[in-house]
Amino acid sequence: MTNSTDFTNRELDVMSVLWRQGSGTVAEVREAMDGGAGYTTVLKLLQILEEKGAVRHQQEGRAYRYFPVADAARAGDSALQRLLDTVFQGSAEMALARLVEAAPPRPEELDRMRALLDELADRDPEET
Amino acid sequence: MTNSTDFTNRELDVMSVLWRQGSGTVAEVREAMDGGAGYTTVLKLLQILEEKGAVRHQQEGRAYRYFPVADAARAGDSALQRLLDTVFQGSAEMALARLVEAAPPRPEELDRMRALLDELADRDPEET
DNA sequence: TGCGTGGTACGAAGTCTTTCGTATGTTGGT
DNA sequence: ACCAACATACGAAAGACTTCGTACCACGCA
Repeated sequence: MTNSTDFTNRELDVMSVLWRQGSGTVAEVREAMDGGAGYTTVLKLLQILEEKGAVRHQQEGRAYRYFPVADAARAGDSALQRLLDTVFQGSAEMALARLVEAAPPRPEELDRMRALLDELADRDPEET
Repeated sequence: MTNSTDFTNRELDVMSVLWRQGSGTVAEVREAMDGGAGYTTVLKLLQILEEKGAVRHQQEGRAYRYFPVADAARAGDSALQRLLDTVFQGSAEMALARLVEAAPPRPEELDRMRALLDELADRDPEET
């Protein structure tokens, strides 16, 4: 696997900040992580992620600003796939059931989700 | 955390077999895992899981038969929650979009998924 | 020039996961 | 009674993840 979509828990915490905020210096990322980690710890994580090709950096003043290279959607796919395989036994339905329970969507979001499935239903049968 | 819904990767592989098959002896579990792991390795994993309270065993002939105690749905929730928080930025919609792409549901399943959301939509507004 | 401040680099210690070697027990057959 | 076959128990080695101490560097300023 030369794929960069496989993160450890801590790496995921860091990536999450970068995805959410678009970029960050060590201090910024650390801040966003509740400061629960030491400065050099966060730096190290970023260096490891850079080695893996998941982020890149750019000089900014004396510090580095880090940018995500790996994209969230793709990283989500492999984690989701594994979850699906192991706990949901391959059933998207089961996964959806838990998903909406774990994070009940607001009405507008729910509408968009329904639209998404409707569209899929319209499109799918014709691909046979 | 006294919660039993937090598994390591390898533990998840084992639990996955038990969830899928209902129960298993060491040899059976090992079999279902492609035999990629040694016998004692699988045994150890099962012992660890038992210590965590995620499985229990019962004598069967000379061997033990292991049963899952932790349930898949609950285990899925915490993993899903974390995924949602980190990669999907809390958006169930985004998660669903990736989900149906990662594991395109068959038409009947898709229908059931739509029904599930419809029902949720019917119910939800009235809870205000 | 010397010092404080704010930053990165590197290596290694601590901890958790994963794997398996070896010891030991039990059963059935001869 | 003994042996082979098949189980579990235990402990520790190997590896991966996480954290951080310490060294080092550049800048601004008295």
